[in-house]
This record gives sequence, C-alpha cells and structure tokens, in this order.
Amino acid sequence: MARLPVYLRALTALAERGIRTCSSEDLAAAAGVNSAKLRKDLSYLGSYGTRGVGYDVDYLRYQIAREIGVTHDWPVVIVGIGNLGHALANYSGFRSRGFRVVALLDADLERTGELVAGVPVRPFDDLEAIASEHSVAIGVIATPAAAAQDVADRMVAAGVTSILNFAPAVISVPEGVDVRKVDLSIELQILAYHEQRKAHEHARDEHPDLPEMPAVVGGDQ
Amino acid sequence: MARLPVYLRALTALAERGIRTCSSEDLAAAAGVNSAKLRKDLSYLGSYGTRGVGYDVDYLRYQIAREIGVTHDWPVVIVGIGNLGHALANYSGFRSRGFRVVALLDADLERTGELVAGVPVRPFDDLEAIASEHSVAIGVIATPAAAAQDVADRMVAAGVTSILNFAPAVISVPEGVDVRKVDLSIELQILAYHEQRKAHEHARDEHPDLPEMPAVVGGDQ
DNA sequence: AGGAGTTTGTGAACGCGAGAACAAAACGAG
DNA sequence: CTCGTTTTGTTCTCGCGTTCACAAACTCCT
Repeated sequence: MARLPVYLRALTALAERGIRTCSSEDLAAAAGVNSAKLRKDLSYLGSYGTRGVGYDVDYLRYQIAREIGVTHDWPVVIVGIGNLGHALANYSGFRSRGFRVVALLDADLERTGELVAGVPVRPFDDLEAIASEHSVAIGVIATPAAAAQDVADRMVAAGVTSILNFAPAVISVPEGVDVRKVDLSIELQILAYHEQRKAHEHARDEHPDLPEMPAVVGGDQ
Repeated sequence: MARLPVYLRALTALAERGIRTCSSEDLAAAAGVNSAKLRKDLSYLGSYGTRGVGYDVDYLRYQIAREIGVTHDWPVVIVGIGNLGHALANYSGFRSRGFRVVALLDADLERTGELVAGVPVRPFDDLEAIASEHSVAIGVIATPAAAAQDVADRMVAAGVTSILNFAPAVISVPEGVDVRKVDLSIELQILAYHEQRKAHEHARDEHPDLPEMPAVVGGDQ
C-alpha cells in the first residue's frame, strides 16, 4: 500500500515526541487518514496491535519498515544534476529514510568531478559499471524531458527495476519495471484548477441571478 | 480532474511536433492512459471533438487550459529557499505553464537580498504585504517539517487558499483551503516496497520448495 | 474474580472510478 | 444521394477501496 510510508513517518514523529504507545485514532490523526482505514491497512500486515491498548510505536515502526523494505539501505543513482538533481542529492531525508545515493551522473562532461553533497558527479556512461558494482535497483531521473526516455532505457538495461521520474515526460518501460512520476508543475496546475473553481463559486455567490447553464459549456465553439 | 494537466502537456507535445489533429487513441497513448477514460474526461468539459475525425489539438489545448484556469498567469510565493526552494525557483516549467513566482521568502534573514533566478529573497514577515499586493492565492512550502504548520497558518491568514507542501509533515488547514503534498522520500519508499516484493517473488522462484506461509507473517513477535 | 470501559480487527454496505461495448455522427467514395 | 468507415460520446457493468458498525479481546478498578 502507498500509505505505509505515511504511517511510518507519523510513527517516527510520535516516537521522537517520546510516545511509546498509540491508538489507531491517534496515529490516523497524525497521518491524516481515517482510523478504520488505518486499522484495515495495518491488519493486512498482521495483528500487531493490542485490543484495549493500541499499538506499540517502536514495534509497529519496525514492522512497517520491514514490510516496506527499508530496514536496510537501498542504493540509488541520480541522473541529471541540474537544479533539481542538486536539491535531491542534498536532501537529507533520503539518507535517514533508507536510501543511499551511490552516484550522481550527468551527460554534461563539464560537470564531471564536481562535488555535490560529498558525492562526485560522474559521466552518464558510468551507469552500467556503477549499477552492477552496487547492485542498484532504484534510479532517479532529474533530466530534461527530452533525455528522460533514453536515460530510462539505459537504466533498465543496467538492471534498474524501479524509476522515480521527475522529468515532465511519459516514459515507457518493459513489464516488471516500476515507474513513479512526480511533476511539479502538474501539482500546481491542479491547485490552479481548484482555485479557479473557488473563484467561480464566489462569483456566483455574488451574482445569484446568473444561471449556472452547465449545458452551455462550450457554447462559444 | 487531476488528469487534465497531463492531457494538456501531451497536447503541447503533439502541437510542438506539428500535429494539428489527433484521435482519442493518439492522445491517450501520449498521456499514458486508456482512451475510453480520456474521452470520458474530455466529454465532461463539453463536446470538443468531431466524430470520425478526432480533436483539433490547438482548440482542445485552449479549452483544457481554460478549464484548468491557466490561460492567465497565477502569482505564486515560495517559502523556504533551501536546496529545494532553489530548485523550484529555477524551475522553468512554472513560468511556461501558467505560474509566476512573485516572491521568495525565507525566515533566515542572512539570505535576504540574495538573488535566486532573478528574484530577490525577502524576509518571511513580508508575506502579508506581498500576498495582498499581488493577490497571491497559491503558496509553496519548501521549509523543514518543523516550520511547515506555522508557514501554512501565516499563508492562510494572508489569503492564500491553495498550498503545495514539500515539507515532510501533515499540515492542517481550515475548510476551503486546498493542500497538495509532495514527499520525495515517500515516493522512493513506495518504490522500495515494490522492489522488495519483486525480490521475494524472485527468491520463491528459485526455492519453490519453501512454503508461502502467509499466516506466519508476524510470527516473530 | 467480575464488570465496566477501551480499542482492535473484520464483516457488510456503499459509492465511485475504470473499462468494455455500443449507438450517434461526421466524412469520403462511388 | 447512399453506403461504408472512422471516431466520438455515453451507457452499463464490474471491481475495488472506503467507511460504518459491531463483536472479540484486553486492561483496570472494585
């Protein structure tokens, strides 16, 4: 489930506040979900709670980490050391949450040798060597859209089976390879969409005599 | 719908390749979705296609942009000019897709005046003045988790009604305010989860004599 | 020891989105 | 003008995920 990492983070936050035990209500509130959904998600992993008491924070934390697979570090390569690549390489959350950046790659040979967050930038052609040396299964694409498909193909050929794609492009990969896409401007556009609908609602509130005319959408064609 | 921005980007890509008209199959392939779903989404906006022909790329592009609300630029403020804030401020996709960064804010007064992507960094306390001057409705939080809730509160008080939150924290906002959350390490953890499941599948393939024992999950408690 | 109070785990109903399938409409050829 | 072809817009069904509601189980107090 895609919510397990959210629960894990919420549990970590509780643990840091010194809380040893919590109910499903507490954890659900911290994670921002419904408590019934949370209980059902956790019951899918096994019976780790105690009725009448709740969940042991540290124990549940370990069990979720084990389920996700972040009890040991995953080696990760980042390709494309532009602004975003820099930010990702410096992001401390990776290190502390089960990931280790083993290499930064960039097609621009001018950048080779540059040190980012203590890791040297290497030529993109080193991908295969690095991937096999460190058994890299997870790759991050932070290149421009035009290069994304090529990078993905090379990654897959080098044995990468999970890709996190920040490039604004749809990439296609063979069966068995997972891709997750994060597109910053799409997130903003979704917000803009809601913003605009709020504005329309507001306009109608102020002029309730105007009809809603849903059937006339597109009447200007 | 959250898929409209994806369609818009796919249409832009088609237009840049000189394609004037496309069928729902073509566009669906470019956007990476099912064609029936795409047609249903578009029909929700109105009847912008021609049976037997398809959709006019530019016309549909404009209609989707109008629906999303990105026919004019939205002013945006970014709070927290660390690594990620830098990357966001420099991200050209915002500018070209309907957003204009009107201010960069940071609580650290050492950064005040620093120029990032041609925009000066200003003190966080200028938020209210900037928000009212530019009628800012959309804010981006790129601060550490600890500061996220405070920043969100101040944003809401300053009239911001849509927030894009990159901080690894759940923030609570009043009714009517939209929040979207992007968490980089959670995306990676989801990949790690799939990775681990692949590894287990693989291990079972190589040792088919091992039982699956789903009932023993948690047997080590 | 027993009962009251909590809290988990789960069975059942509900709602919603996805996909397949089809009818309506437009275009072109003869 | 008519028929065949193409493609949209829509209806219908199916399955999944979410939520409610409750029984089982555990603790604490008397």
